[in-house]
Amino acid sequence: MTKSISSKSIASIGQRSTRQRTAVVDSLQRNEDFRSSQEIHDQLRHEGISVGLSTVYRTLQALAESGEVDVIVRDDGESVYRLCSEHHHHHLVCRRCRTTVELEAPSVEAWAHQVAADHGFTDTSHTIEIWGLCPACTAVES
Amino acid sequence: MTKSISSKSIASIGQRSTRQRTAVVDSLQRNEDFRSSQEIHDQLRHEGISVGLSTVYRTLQALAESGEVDVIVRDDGESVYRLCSEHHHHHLVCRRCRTTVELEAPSVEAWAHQVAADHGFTDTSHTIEIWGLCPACTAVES
DNA sequence: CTGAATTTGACAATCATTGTCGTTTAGGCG
DNA sequence: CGCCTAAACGACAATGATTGTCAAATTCAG
Repeated sequence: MTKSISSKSIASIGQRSTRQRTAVVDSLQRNEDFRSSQEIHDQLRHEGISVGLSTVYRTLQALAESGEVDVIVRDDGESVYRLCSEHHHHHLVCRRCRTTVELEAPSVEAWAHQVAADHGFTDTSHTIEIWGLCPACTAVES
Repeated sequence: MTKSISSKSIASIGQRSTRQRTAVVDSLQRNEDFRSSQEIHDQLRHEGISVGLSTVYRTLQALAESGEVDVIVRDDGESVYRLCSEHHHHHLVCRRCRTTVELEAPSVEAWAHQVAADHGFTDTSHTIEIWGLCPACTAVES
């Protein structure tokens, strides 16, 4: 199954399957949390897999555009990525350790569309992120 | 009243009231929509008011920290600011012309806190932004 | 008015991201 | 198989927002 997700992901972002794209997708699959392009690049380096930084950026952007991965723009402006399931959802993220919980909120989805429509807005989308300290980090904060 | 908001805002971000801080706050008051530091800097320049770019950044950050202004990090990572009313709220923003509607959503607020609490998260906050095309821009998009 | 502490601003530095462009590679075809 | 060509790569430069630095200017209490 791992392999199938991999190939599906790669297939959706271009016509060719390359060593580099495979490596990036594999890296994403091994991580549950959000990672930046640079972090993924570093991880691959440490594993002895040489992939250009530009390529990591391009691959992640392509994956994001095709909807294969989630993107969150952090407060500091850095974009972080993570493989996601197919359905639309949001996140509860620990601002300290990055632990992430995927949330579904049909009622909030509906609210967002409704509010936008009420104001005459079209072609709407939304971003909803909840930040906090996860149980573990709450304990650590002495 | 305008003046009182001004002085209150300035008072809350440091001990001294300066020409530069006043200019930045005035600029914010004259705009309904979100502006980046650079845009505000440009606006002041065109009005013949000379304020260093660093100062604009510092002032806006201070205002944001003290809660006097709203900050949104756009998709491209640029931070944009706008004076906000006292209560917590969210935004419906036109992704083309930046027209902004302030939203209140007590039920969504409650949902966010509840969900976070359900997962054991503490010290929670959230960002909710709805993007779309406002009526005017919907019409323009030929 | 005066002096110390705050604030400013010109400029350099940082850092994520994007652009460039010559080189490499995937993969269809003969 | 090799060949060929478009797709993809990657080293590097360039961009652009933001942050750091530090001497000079300013604020304001006394």
